Amino acid sequence: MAASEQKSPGQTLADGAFERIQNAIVKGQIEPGSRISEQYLSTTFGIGRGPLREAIRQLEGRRLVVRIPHAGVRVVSLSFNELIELYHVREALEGMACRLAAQNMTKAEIAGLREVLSMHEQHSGLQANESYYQQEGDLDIHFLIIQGSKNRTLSELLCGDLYHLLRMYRYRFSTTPKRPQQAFAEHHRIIQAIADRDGELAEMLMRRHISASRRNIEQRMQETSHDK
Amino acid sequence: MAASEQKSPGQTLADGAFERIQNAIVKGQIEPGSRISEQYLSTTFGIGRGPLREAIRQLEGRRLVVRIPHAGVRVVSLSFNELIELYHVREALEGMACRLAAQNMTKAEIAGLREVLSMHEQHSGLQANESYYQQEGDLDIHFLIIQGSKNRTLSELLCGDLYHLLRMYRYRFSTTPKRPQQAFAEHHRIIQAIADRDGELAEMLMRRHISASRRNIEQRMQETSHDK
DNA sequence: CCATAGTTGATTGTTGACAATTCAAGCTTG
DNA sequence: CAAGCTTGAATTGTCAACAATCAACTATGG
Repeated sequence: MAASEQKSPGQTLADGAFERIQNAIVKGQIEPGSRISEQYLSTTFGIGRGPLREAIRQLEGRRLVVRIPHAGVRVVSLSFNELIELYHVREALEGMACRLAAQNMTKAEIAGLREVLSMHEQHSGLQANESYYQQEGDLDIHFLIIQGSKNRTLSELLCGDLYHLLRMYRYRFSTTPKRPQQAFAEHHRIIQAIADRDGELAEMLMRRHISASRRNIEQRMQETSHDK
Repeated sequence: MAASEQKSPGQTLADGAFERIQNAIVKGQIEPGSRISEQYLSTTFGIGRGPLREAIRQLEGRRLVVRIPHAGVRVVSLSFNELIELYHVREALEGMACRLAAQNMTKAEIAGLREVLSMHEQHSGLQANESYYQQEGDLDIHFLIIQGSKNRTLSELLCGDLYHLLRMYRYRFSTTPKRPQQAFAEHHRIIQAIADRDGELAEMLMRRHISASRRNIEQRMQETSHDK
């Protein structure tokens, strides 16, 4: 297995282009709001315009790019308003996921959840405010809970669509400020509620967790106040 | 304005094809799970394969069709499990929408909501169990509330993506059995909560409303029990 | 008679050239 | 000098032919 032969393990050129462009977008390698011409992509990736156009259409279906009929496509750029809106959606969806997880996770999965949490706790002890790692850890826990809901529709929506948009922002104003312990405590309580099979409480705690995260951003926003 | 010149008011052939195929899918004109060949679509709509492939890719991005790389595309077919999953998602999302609507709807919009409700109440008085009309009316009210949330991300997700999938099922085993008054009462209470600006209650009532609808389907399902 | 291998047929994926539309610069004109 | 129009270049949209892949069918050997 030659590891790094570009990154199109898919099967068709259009599929490969789709994945590559999606990656470039969510990782911030392409500036949000910037125009991407077919010719640029064609020369960059070295594939014809046909498959490229198909990949772009697929990205459009996923709302990662916006196309204006004869004027080209632009990478979607979320206003802060839309970012806040996304957090409301996340709050509702992950709350539900958490409730279902409390019902449906196996004991083994819950144990795994606890393991990941304590592992991150160790790391946090060592690196204190190193919020970068914490960021990933946060995602890990959320992903595990979402998967634990056993609701494929829900987890595909959350992990497949919404988180791509969120990741765009994570890479932009990198990571939240410095509230690591607080998130840990919240995660701990959420997991406890899941272990107790208390779906109602688990949902409520998860919603507060995300809601707090949202308010944190809102506040941080009006501090720095780049109103644009 | 010549009204009915087919139905591609869009701007490009691929866009028109996208809309037409989407409509055909959600209205059940194309059997769920059936294969759709490019050639068939090409001859049916009278456009080349290029735009068609782009439209298909867009539908794939929206999860309305499933493509297997060299074997063709199939219209997505929801198992009953997935239908139930969808209702859970809807419960979470519309609950949130309802909460936000209680915060953000204007008095005029709330008045409009009441008007639509009473209008449907009249119709119901005349046609009793005519659940067909009621079905549409139900959608109307839900749409108005979702729009009232003033959360564009949320309403696009709900109206644009989720409801397309639900509509597929609405057309299949057409309409729920015969619980018209009950839904009216629930709608009435929900609107009252919104008028009172009680977001928490409004969310709770909406969640129960959808949850009841879900249980109704679940029960109706195991009655008829076509297990497949 | 069954299983396997080869071949044929059809469908999808890709490429390149051509047509239509938009945007911007330059020119003409009041 | 400013405003409007025209023209031109670049980009996007569309089409038609070509290549590659997969599935079914047939024939052949055990």
